[in-house]
Amino acid sequence: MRYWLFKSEPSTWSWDQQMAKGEAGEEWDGVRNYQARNFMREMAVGDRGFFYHSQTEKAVVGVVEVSAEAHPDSTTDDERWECVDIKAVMPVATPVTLEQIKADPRLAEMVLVKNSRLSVQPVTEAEWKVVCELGGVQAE
DNA sequence: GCCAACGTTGGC
DNA sequence: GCCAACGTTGGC
Repeated sequence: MRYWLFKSEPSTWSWDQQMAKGEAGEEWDGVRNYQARNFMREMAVGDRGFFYHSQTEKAVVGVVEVSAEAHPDSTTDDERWECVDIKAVMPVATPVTLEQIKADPRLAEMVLVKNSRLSVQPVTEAEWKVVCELGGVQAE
């Protein structure tokens, strides 16, 4: 299994909205960046990801699971853009802030720190465990 | 609200 | 194929 991070502005699509979708999940649409799209093409059903709120909150607030592999993005006719579906798994008990992530030497290499603008990012297993630990998440 | 970083576009 | 110009994102 691989790990990822999905970034969203809460004013556009928030963790609360994602949770409200429940098991049905939701398309992670609107991505118009090749790097982010390529990562989504690599995802497999069952992969786990963090849900990160940018802008106002700047924190990892939830854990999601990929529920459908990459498929055409329904919000555009441009066939270049694809997206996966994700569903909420559980909230992060204590949201892990960008500040905490930057302060932890074990997370210094996270893409979130290195390239904050990328909206879909890979997370290593080691990083996954550290963030789960900081957030009080049972990392299965 | 500003600005730096980055990605994309289009002219040559 | 290069590079300048432009638009967007996100942290501060």
